[in-house]
Amino acid sequence: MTARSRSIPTKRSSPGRHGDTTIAAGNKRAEIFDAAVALFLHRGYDATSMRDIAAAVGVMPASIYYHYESKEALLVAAVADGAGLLKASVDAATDSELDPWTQLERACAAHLTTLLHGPDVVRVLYFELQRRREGRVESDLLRIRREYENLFRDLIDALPIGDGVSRTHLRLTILGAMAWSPVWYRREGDSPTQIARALIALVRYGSG
Amino acid sequence: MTARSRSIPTKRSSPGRHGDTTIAAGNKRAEIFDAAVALFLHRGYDATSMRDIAAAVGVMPASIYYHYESKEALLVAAVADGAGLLKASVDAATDSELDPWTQLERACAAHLTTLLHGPDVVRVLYFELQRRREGRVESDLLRIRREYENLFRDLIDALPIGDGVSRTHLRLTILGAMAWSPVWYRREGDSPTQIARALIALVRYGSG
Amino acid sequence: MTARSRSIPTKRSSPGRHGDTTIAAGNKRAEIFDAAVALFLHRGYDATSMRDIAAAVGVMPASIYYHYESKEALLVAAVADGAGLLKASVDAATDSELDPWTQLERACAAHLTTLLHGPDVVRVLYFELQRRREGRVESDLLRIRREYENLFRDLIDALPIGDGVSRTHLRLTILGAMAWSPVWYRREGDSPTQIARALIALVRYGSG
Amino acid sequence: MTARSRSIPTKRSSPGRHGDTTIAAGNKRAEIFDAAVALFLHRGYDATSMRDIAAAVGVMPASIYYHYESKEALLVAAVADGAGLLKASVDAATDSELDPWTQLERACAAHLTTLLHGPDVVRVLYFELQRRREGRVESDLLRIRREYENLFRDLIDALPIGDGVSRTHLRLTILGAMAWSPVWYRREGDSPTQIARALIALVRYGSG
DNA sequence: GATGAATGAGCATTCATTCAT
DNA sequence: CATGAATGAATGCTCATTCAT
Repeated sequence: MTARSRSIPTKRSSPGRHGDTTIAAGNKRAEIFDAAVALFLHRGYDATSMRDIAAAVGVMPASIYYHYESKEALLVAAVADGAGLLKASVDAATDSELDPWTQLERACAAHLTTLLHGPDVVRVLYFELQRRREGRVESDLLRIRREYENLFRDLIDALPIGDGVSRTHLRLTILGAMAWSPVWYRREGDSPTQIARALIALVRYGSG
Repeated sequence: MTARSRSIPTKRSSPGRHGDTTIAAGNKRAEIFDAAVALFLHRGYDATSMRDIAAAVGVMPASIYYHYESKEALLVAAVADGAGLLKASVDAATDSELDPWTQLERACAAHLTTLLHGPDVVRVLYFELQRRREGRVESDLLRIRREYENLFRDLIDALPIGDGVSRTHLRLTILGAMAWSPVWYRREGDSPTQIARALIALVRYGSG
Repeated sequence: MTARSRSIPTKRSSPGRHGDTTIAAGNKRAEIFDAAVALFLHRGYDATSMRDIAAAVGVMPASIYYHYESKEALLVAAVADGAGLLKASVDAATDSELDPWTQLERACAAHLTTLLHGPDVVRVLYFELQRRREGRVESDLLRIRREYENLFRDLIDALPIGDGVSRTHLRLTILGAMAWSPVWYRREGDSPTQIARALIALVRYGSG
Repeated sequence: MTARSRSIPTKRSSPGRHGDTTIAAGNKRAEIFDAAVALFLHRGYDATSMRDIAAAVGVMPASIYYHYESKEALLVAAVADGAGLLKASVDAATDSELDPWTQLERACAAHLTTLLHGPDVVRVLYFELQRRREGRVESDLLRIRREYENLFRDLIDALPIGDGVSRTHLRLTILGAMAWSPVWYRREGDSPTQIARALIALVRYGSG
């Protein structure tokens, strides 16, 4: 609903920036992107047809192909866009912080906020991240997941933790808890930031 | 109606040894089920066609309809079967245990063992659990998830934990970490039981 | 119009031979083949759609795919069928003859008769033989042309001809004259056999 | 309307040197024409898309429509151009010659040289000459073929030939042999002029 | 001159499903 | 039990073409 499509244009250059203030042109491309993302999220990529997307935008199916070269290109664009948003938010949150636990908590808060309150495209990324695909999409998804893995790996490596604790399991737990959150999360409960704080407190201090 | 064929093998085989005593009967039905499950897992439900399943079994597509009413019926059967296996393994592990933390750890170990080392059908359940569907499947999936939620809710409610700790977040973290594990898990690393022990230790004692 | 489809079945075995007397089953497959051939001939392969073929037979487009796996498979079948007919007729004509010139004339007469009065499928072969294609069809067409080339090469090699005469040019001339005949031939004029006789007389004795 | 660009090159190049004196003008039009001709020849008219042509020239598909009214117009232009080249070369060769056989041989040599060594456009004409079309193109092709028929008919009518020889078959043989030559011709073998000489010798003196 | 954007018809093909045999 | 044969709807995509700019 909120976010505009900030994917890197597939064809020429970006016709009309659609970032902050300018809205102008590049309209249809962004509309198509947004509609595709919404449908990918709610029905899944495979269950979404190009006709569905076209109908949602109010154009003929053929028109989509002027803006995106294939259905898979739309998914790749979505995945890249979602990954970009996620990375940007975590990067912004961890910039110059000092205390490792605080830094990790902020990273998690940023991640969860973007994931749970960000635009649909972020969740598309997360859902599609789990299904094995082929070709371009598969490698894109793998790369993105690995980048993410490493990002949190570094943050966790910096943590001063007890001898008997496995950093790998710590990372697995944190990432798993966050990854699963879109499945359980309801807007009425705790905020993403609160969830992050509780999660970090839990794995830091325990509950016993 | 209830799905047969809970054989462990990932690929094909297991002709017979379904249900209780019968060996020969229900052979084709089980083969079809197994093939469907394997394909659902590796390609996803939507990307799997009845032709694919038929070809994997070596029958004509029409023949599947003698055994299963529809493609969705195959998914429902798979989901029910996977949930049954999961529930049975957790039930067996928690049966008469006393210490709440040990009980929870055993439940998690059982859950992870079944999820990570059990038959494909268990993982199908887990992957399909995350995608919104319609009709019969959707309600089945919802019910299964809720049952599971409650199972662990009870185990966690029995835990003697500190005042400042949210049981909800504790549950969310544990379930999330476990749910995400099929995505990261590699057979060469720690065993499901070791993962469960580390997970419980982490959320019980923390790592700081 | 006349000939039935005698192409090698694509799927299982031939359901109901349709050669001489038996007509019985295998009906639709043959109907589809004949319709495709007629359309390929009159409009060209590229300009013929599967919908056209389906409409001509009176089935749904999808039904064609039960009998032939693709449009190209239909072309391959046609090409193979046409080549078979052509080869069979020339083989039958040249069987045990002795005089080389007579033998060549009979081969030409057989070739022209089949080409000009035979079923559509023969002419499909000839027209498609001239257009470069890709994949399976291309290699099939090349092989067929080469077989033909060799067939006439042998017949011409056996000819007792003058020193100054190039067998290559002789072959080129004969094959070219025959290949071009569908373009000019009108049923009201000379018969294929007469054309063959005139052609051989021309290249044997000249006209000067 | 009349087609430009009769440059020899097969691929691209030849910017300028169209028509008579002008160099710069009609550039894009000629480029489009050349690209279309090359594609028509190698893939066939039906299998060539306006996008293909546009991409080959480096313009947008819409731009073609500024220069040519339609795809068919491009074919008509090609056909007319090819016919013009062919006619011009034969006309030039037969101008003031006296001996009928020599005259015919020169006509054939000119025809074959233009057909086999001339620009792509000539061969496009020949290939498309064999496929029945509709509307404008069809009548153009018919007219061209008839003109050609008559040209050689006159040359052959002038020949002093024996009583038992059919002029029709003689013409059919000569035209057929020449028409088929693009299918067999390889640059490494005999030249078009040598082929013409051999062909005429063959039909004049025979080979027996 | 050229093109960005769109169109509507059409493409080959695949889908889950049905049903008489 | 199984299938040969078919279906009708839907699939992703390409087509030649148009037109305002």
